[in-house]
Amino acid sequence: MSTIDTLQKLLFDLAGVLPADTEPLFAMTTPVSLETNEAYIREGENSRRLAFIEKGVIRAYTIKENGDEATLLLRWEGQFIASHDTIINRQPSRFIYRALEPVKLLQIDYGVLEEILKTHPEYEPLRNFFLMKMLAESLKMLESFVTQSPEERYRELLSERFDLVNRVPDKYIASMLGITPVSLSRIRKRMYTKGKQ
Amino acid sequence: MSTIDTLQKLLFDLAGVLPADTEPLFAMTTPVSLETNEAYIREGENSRRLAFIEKGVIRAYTIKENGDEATLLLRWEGQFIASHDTIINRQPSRFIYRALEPVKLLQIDYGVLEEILKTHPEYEPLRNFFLMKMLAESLKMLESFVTQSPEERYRELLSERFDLVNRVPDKYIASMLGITPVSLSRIRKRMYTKGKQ
DNA sequence: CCTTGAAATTATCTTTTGTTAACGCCACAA
DNA sequence: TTGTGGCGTTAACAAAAGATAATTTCAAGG
Repeated sequence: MSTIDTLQKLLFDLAGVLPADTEPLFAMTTPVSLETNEAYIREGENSRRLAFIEKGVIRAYTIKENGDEATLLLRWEGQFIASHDTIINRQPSRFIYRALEPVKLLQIDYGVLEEILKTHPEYEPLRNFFLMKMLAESLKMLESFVTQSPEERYRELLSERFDLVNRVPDKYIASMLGITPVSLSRIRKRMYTKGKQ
Repeated sequence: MSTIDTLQKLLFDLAGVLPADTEPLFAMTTPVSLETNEAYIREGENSRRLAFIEKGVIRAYTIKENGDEATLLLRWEGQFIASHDTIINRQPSRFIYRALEPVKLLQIDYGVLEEILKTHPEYEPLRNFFLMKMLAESLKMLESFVTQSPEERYRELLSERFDLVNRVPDKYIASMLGITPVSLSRIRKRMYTKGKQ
């Protein structure tokens, strides 16, 4: 199933919009391909990009004051990715979005989407869907930080997203868990030697 | 300015809706008062409550497997509070929402709001506003967990929300920072003795 | 005024993480 | 084949956090 098919089905399920009636929306979307390690959005950029990931993994990260990188989140196929600083706060992006693998996206500018929604309110449920999905995911990650230890967060990530953990270098996983790569390595050792898996 | 005035102004600023045209919306809202320590939403509850806080502080927390509480977030006047498990995921709330002070809310059921939005799409920007605001806040907290140490998160909380820190018992602040009350006490001591404030 | 209980601090000890550096592994290119 | 550089692991030590318990503080109720 193509990306547009997927999104058309989503729009039909959410709002009963027939695929034939989605032309005004998809006419304004652009397919984008990224090579491994290519930046999708750079720090300081003002583009208000919203995209649906067809294939590949994207990492959103920021550069800390001391120069180290901190990974905020990873997104992969079937998910939306959005430059939240520019879309929500209308400020230059403090984050960098970079492909960890070859990536295929279907992209729309958020400003353009807003214009379309003015004349086509029947697409509105799609916006709410992606906002709610991102909110749910953010709150889930936040919950894991206040309820779980780094080791528990890693175990959960392994059980829920084993495929992802195996596709992404450990140092980015560690950073997303809020710890250093050294510490993640120790956690792995504890898990696999003490057999408490 | 009353709560309804505040929200009417917000709706006008966001969408140009005149206060006189907001009656269908506010007719479905209910003022709610909570005493100190009163639960607004209990664990397992299915009500899809969305509220604007006029006065007071509400704490959202969950009970961990070991019986300890973990505070996910605090909300105070001028913010929205929502039972996110029930609204987004349509599952019984895993969180408890409890007043830390006497609280005044203006409440609407999310299902009712959705019905109103079907016939009054002009209110739609209000829903987007609260979703985006909650998303921005969640991402900001998430960012602090991957970029900052507990001490740095506490310092930032002090500088940005000093009033809040002084209104809320330390143990809840600690839990929201992802650490124990003992550890927060040590952080405070480090800060005020080593003078590195 | 005294009692009570919850919250915060302090102390002690254990565990985990951070920091820095060294080492081995491996893909990739010269 | 031989570097080369990035990544993960390991080591050694310092710093911070967790667990538990004792102590202090303080506000509320009797």
